[in-house]
Amino acid sequence: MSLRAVLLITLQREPGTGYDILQRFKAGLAHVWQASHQQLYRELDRLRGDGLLDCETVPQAERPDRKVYHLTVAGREALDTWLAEPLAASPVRQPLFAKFFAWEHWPSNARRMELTALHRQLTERLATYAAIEREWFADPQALTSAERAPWHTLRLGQRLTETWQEWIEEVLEEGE
Amino acid sequence: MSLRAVLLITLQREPGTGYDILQRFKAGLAHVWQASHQQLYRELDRLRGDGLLDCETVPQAERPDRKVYHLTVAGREALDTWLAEPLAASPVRQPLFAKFFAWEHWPSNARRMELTALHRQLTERLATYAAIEREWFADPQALTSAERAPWHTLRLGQRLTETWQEWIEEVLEEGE
DNA sequence: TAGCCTTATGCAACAAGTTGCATTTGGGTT
DNA sequence: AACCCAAATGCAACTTGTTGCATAAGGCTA
Repeated sequence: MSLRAVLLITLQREPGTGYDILQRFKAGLAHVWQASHQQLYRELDRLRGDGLLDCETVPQAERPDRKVYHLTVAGREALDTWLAEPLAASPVRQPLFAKFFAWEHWPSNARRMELTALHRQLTERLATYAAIEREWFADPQALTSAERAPWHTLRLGQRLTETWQEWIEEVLEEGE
Repeated sequence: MSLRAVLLITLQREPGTGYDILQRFKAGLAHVWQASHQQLYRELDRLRGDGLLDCETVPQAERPDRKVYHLTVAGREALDTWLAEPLAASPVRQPLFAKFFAWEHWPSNARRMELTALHRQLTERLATYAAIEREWFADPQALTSAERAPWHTLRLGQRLTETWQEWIEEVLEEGE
């Protein structure tokens, strides 16, 4: 399961709480991973149960305690193992494509609305990418290769999004 | 849940058994949906329980009976409802991207192997797309718009795959 | 002052997807 | 003769992800 590995990576970069990780997912990691807080808290607890993480409880005045997680040696080893072996191919699931196979039953106004709404969402996504790029990768050549690596993922995200948008435009133009 | 809708669409196009659908998924629908036979059989049974499908059991000499499913009126209505409402955005999960965030712990030979293997898989995928295109969409302009619609999904699949490949090449060139 | 947002965590129930195993017969391979 | 593959279906147990709800305090807004 990749969520575990993603948690190990984010905590290896910097220890933090479930809430912290959720914020990172929402901000700079939005094109990498998304998960609900329930999933995070449950999985962090399991990782601790399996000895891959450990946590220190930091009491706070008038607020719930913060549980700051960090990797154990076993966690670090598990991460290395995961990195060394190639990922399994993820199954294809494209519900939007399925609609194209029911073209004659898909009302054309619903179609137009759905595609334009998606196009708009993709534009917002590109704006988010641009903001992240400005903030973190203003001058990629000035960074070390490890620092620059995440920038590659951002660039692919951008290009895939653009490819989607161009396709939507073509489909909309063809109309019917 | 989209699997239900995908089943309704495929059976609306032509009634069939779980096994039939599995073959369709493996062949022309591979870039749209993938599911295991267990998932299909269970879901078909549930759809029948919910009154969206009905089936005729066709006994076969010396083989398990074939259960040929087809849509009921309720199934047709459920499909129309699903088509009319826009899809929810699917959560982002890119485990490969996560590895880029652990660049310094990702052994460079493992990295090269993983990326080249992925590139090869994408080449195979493109070959599959080309084969489907030759067989079904030799002359897209000669088809009705409903017949041509699935061709769009194939074209986006191709372009996304090409975008991925170009990106992999760039990352590999940049090297360590 | 009533209601929502943020911080911070969690349980319980459910839905979706995976993995392992099982059946039955004919055909092809080693 | 022994083994695997294809056709065709299914159960059981498990993992992963979603949804709904709950707590608790302070700050902001209508």
